[in-house]
Amino acid sequence: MIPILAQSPAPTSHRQEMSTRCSACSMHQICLPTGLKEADMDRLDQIIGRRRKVPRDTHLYRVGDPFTKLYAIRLGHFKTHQVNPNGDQQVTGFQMAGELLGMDAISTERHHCDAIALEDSEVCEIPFSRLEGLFGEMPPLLHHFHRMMSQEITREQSVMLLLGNMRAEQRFAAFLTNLSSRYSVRGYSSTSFQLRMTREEIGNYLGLTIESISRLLSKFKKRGWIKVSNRDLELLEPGMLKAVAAGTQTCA
Amino acid sequence: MIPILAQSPAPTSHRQEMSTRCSACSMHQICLPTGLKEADMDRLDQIIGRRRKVPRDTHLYRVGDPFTKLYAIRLGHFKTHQVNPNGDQQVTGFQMAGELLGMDAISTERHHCDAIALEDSEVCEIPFSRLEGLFGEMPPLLHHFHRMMSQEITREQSVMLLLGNMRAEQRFAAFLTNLSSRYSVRGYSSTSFQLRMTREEIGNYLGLTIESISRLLSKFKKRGWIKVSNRDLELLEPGMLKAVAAGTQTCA
DNA sequence: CGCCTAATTGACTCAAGTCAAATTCTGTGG
DNA sequence: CCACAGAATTTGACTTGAGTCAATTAGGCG
Repeated sequence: MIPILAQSPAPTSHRQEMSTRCSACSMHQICLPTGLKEADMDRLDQIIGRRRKVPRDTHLYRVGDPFTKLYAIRLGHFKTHQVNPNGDQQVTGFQMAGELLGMDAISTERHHCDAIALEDSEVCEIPFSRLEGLFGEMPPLLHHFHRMMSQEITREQSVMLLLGNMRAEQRFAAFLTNLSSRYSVRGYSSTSFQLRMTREEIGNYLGLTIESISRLLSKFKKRGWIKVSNRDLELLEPGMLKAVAAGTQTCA
Repeated sequence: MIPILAQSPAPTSHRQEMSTRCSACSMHQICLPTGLKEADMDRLDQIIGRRRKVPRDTHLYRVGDPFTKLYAIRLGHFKTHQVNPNGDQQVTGFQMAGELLGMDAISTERHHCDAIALEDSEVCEIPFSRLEGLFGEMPPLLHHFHRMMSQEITREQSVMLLLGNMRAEQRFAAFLTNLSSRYSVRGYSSTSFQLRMTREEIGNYLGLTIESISRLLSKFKKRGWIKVSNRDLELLEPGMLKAVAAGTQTCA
């Protein structure tokens, strides 16, 4: 299953095919530190176990699964959700290409949430102990990893702000604005994209019901701020949405 | 300001006084990895800049401050809160001795929240770049650090679950239960402790108003589950509180 | 003792939830 | 290509849990 997992480095000529090398990945600017040396890139390629396809609606991992690997999303979208003892669940995030999954499992060596592909996706499996092994010799890689964990902490804090303080309309505007900027960073349109998740998943993430999401979509549409057709979304007034998210504008 | 910051290791006889060494700190079991060698402990002591006292109601850092250090709480309690552009704030956590503050600032090298002492407190300042320098040579320390960051991610995810899914009564029960278990880990009573924060801060953290917190306290008191007198709290029925938090029990 | 802030309690309101029904999509098989 | 079943979404009518506003009460401290 695992291709070239050289304990001793494989000769250059035998290394993995172009399409699966970090240096050839369109996401390496987000996923990896800038200015990593060619040789270091190769060493990284060597510890990456394999590229795994994850079909739509399939689990990448589940609560309680033992943790051994992190996953870098090469392609596609995921959601993560927590399940409480009582059985009800909370979507804790939507992840897209270039983002890292599984960091919450490091502390207990068990996954704390389920990760599910929202569409046919592909991830790189990164055995964590081997990655930690590299850190000692590649400080920029370590620093980048810390930045990614830190970023996840920051992201979650802003969700806490959203869930704890904002009204429905603000939450949803913040959600759209957030997606917009993430697509923009990835070189996609910031004003026109597809929602990869159902209304129900959005609602769950934002602490609202599916009906509320539906009503908000209608309201924003009526105001002329967005154009919606099923999962296709166009932001006609991104500035307004930002203002609503910031709380400096309402839509009454 | 900075005491012994030996570039070359200081001779053993000159090292910091006992009371400020990691090995002598009552929190080192929580703060540091278990089984760190004596020599490694010494090297750690040498990079710790100083122990700083933080008087009650005083900022340890503010949003936007440049990030250079992490802070390990030696003594006391803190709260962190986010402030959104509009000015309203969300308490994102209450931290106690042995916990680490500032990890959210690594990604941008600026703090993303305010950290404020809830009582007269004391922290160890840990220059982050020096800490990263040690990681290469002390893998267990690195691993422990990753566990602490990961734990913070997990903690925030459960707050998301709380804010997104739970009713007021569940949230508050979960909050009390959480404090209880954290005191327990630190060797304090799990059923009798002081609330170091105001009702208002609790409410803000839980996405509720001060009035709701007050009503919940009264309700739990009437049920005979707790005893309250100002900030002093006693959990008479921790099992009930856990059940309410889990959603398997209501208090109607 | 008296001032100021924190907390409690009650009465009323409202934003978002619940329930229900209608409509639109999606995918599958004939 | 069309019909149809099941799922997802939208919309409306009504309910409710928690918020708001206001008035007390209790504590902390100079």
